[in-house]
This record gives sequence, C-alpha cells and structure tokens, in this order.
Amino acid sequence: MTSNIPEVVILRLPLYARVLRGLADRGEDVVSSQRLGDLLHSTPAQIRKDLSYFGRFGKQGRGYRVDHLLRELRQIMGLERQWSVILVGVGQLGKAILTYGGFAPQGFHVVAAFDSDQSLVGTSVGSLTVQASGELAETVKQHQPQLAIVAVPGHACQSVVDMVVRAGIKGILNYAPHQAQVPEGVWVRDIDPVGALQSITYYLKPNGS
Amino acid sequence: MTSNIPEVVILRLPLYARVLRGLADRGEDVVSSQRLGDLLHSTPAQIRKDLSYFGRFGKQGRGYRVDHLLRELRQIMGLERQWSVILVGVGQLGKAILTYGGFAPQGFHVVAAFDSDQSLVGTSVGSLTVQASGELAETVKQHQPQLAIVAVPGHACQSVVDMVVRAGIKGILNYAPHQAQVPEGVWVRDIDPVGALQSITYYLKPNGS
DNA sequence: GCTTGTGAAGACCTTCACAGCA
DNA sequence: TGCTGTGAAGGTCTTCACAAGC
Repeated sequence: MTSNIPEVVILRLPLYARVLRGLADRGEDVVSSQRLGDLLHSTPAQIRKDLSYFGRFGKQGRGYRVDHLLRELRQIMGLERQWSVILVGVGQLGKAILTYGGFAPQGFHVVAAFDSDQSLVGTSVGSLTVQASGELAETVKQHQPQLAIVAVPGHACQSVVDMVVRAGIKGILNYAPHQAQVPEGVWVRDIDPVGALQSITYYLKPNGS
Repeated sequence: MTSNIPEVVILRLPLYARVLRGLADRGEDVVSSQRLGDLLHSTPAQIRKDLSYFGRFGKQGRGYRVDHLLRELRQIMGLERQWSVILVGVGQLGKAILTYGGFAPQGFHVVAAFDSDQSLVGTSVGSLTVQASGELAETVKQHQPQLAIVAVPGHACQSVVDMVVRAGIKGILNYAPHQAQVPEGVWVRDIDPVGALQSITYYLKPNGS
C-alpha cells in the first residue's frame, strides 16, 4: 500500500520540527497554528491540514503543546534514533561535509568515507580513514548504514549511486550535479546550490517577475 | 504584472540546461522531448509544456536543436552574463563555499566576504579578505552585487538577511537553518541538507512508504 | 471566545490526446 | 511517419469555512 500523504507535506515536517525546537528552547509551552504559520511563513490552515495527516495533536481553544508535538513529529520522521551514514567522494566538497558539524547533533553519524582516488585512500579526514570504493559493499554489510551522502563529480554520480544502491542503501543525499536514476523504494534528495542560484536569476532579470 | 509561469517550472529550468549542456558536450545536435524526459526522469509532455511557456523552440517531426535550446534557456534564466555575489558568514561552512570551485564556472563570482567575528576580519580566504559586517552596505553600494550567500548560524540568519535586503540585494542563497522573512520582490532559496536527510528517514522507518 | 480538525471548493500543476507541421 | 505545441481533462495540493470542543 503506497501511502497517500503528499510528499510536500513530508518535506515540510523538518521545518515544523525545527521551529518547534526553537519554541521549546525559549520555554514556550503552547503554540497555535496561527503562530506556527507566522513563524514558518505558511498559513494556519496548511499547518492544521498537514498535521491532521498524522493524528490529532491539538486542543480546540488552546493550540498545540510544543514539547508534545515536537516529540510526535520526531517520532513520525524517525528521528528518535541514530542514523548511520556513509560518504562517497572525499574531494574538497566531501571533506567539507565530513568536517561540517551540523549532521551529528541531529543524529546523523558518518561512519565511513570512500573515494576512488588511490592517493586519498588511507588518509585521515576528521576521525575517519578514507577507504577505497571497492570496499564499500563489504563495509556496508558490516556497519549496516542506512544512508549515503554522494559528493562526487557529476559524471561519476550515476555509477556511485548504483553501487550504493546495490549495497542495500535506501536513502541518498546527492551533492553531485546530476539527477540519478534509482529503483523504486530508494529515496534521493538533491543539493544543488548552483541550480538554486540559476533559478533566482530568472527573477532578477529586468522583467523577471 | 505578476508572471503566471509556475515557479516549479522555473525550478526545473536549471536541470534542463544542465542536461542540454551534457548533450552538447557529447556532440548531439538534436533531442526529442522523449529523450529529454528519459534523461531527466520526467515526461515528454511535461517538458514540452514547460518549454511552451517561453516560446516554440522545437520542430515537429525532428525535436529540439540542442545548442539552440540551451542558448535560449540560458537567456531566459539570465545566465548569459556574469553575476556578482557576496558571502556573509565566513565560518567553516562559509570557507568551504569560498573555496568551492562550482560557482565561478557558471558565472557566479564571489566578490566580497563578511563576518561579524572581529578575529576573522582582515584574514584571507581564497583570494578575498574578510570584511566587517558593518562595511556591507558601503561595499554593496560600490560593487553592486546582485546576489548574497548567507552562511551564518540560524539565530543570526534573519538579521543578516534584513541587512542584505536593506543594502538592495534581491536574491539570496540561504545555508542557515532558518526560514528568513523577506519583502515582496526578494527571492530566497534554502539549502538544507539536514532537513533533506530528515525527510528521507520518514520513508525508511518500517511502514515508511 | 478561541482554536482545532476536516469535508468541500478552489487553485494549481500534470497528463492526455490530437491537430498541425516537418 | 514522427514529433511538437496546446487546449482540455484529470489529479493533487491548498484554502475556505464551519461544526465541534475546550
């Protein structure tokens, strides 16, 4: 049975959780859909509808309890556990990702890094030793990571994604400038800063908007 | 007059251009919407409809001339010129962005970098010298950059965005984990790798999809 | 009185299917 | 024959508006 919760809704859940976290940190107990809408630059109706796909978390006349809703959302997204991640591609970008401190606090732990460049294999980046791509399947079998971050040149993206998928990984964060083809049941999100800028400049031309 | 070309279409244009560039590099002359659809994991109808918002670029019975369509799309997106970009936030992430080689070849040139941390001001990163945030307005007035990349902590995002907008910048690439509020006529794209991973894990839980 | 949860309506985007042209 | 361009149909997502409950 394929769920009929719109994917856009799933994409918004992390934003909801982030804002709720902020409210919780500031000690706020209760929040209305109106207030959430203001903070998210969304509408109250959108937020109520989105949340209603997963349950009834609010109280009429009051709103939502911040800590309760946050816990529910984290549960729904599967964030009440740690996730293991491998990184493929330890070039400039890959190194930056490895030393970036933003993933671990959210429960995403990079447990292995791979590169096809023999001169990188064996070197240390952060707390990891770069492994040869050929070892990927074996390492995945051992550590059972659930996610992969792909940070290779565009021309290498598809073959790396194929390899990672063959190893059994079902979730991929792709930094390569290429839309990879994946089988049913594998999830890819693309990070494309250049494309993002290019879609802005459209509106900045004279007559843009 | 607010254009009625759907924003999703604008977001796809960079992908189209990227694929066309690949085809051009491989020396292909002509491409059908069918072929483009295969390469983009989209449908022929979608591609024809998207392109039809901007003009009639194809020939019945033949398809689209690769170089011609690519040039048209680059024109439409405003890529047939150079764009100047400033960077705000020269922490780990900001440094990585400055040394990342992916922007310049696409015509996006980082011309200045700012940070509020006095111990960073005056230091060199790549070919730039970090400036104090207070100099931002003046530097923008001089160099007239059109775009800003924001790479500051979440709590600083809104005030940095406000500052950048006040300086007259109309396009922002935001790496901070915060949805900034901007006035009409200013365009923001968020880069959110953690959120992307969080929206994948939803589907990886047992019963996910 | 205030705010949620939700069917129904509406807006928006995608897909269909075919006329028209190379 | 092959493929585009496009109205019309279909589907999906958002917004409305109100009954129900605190």
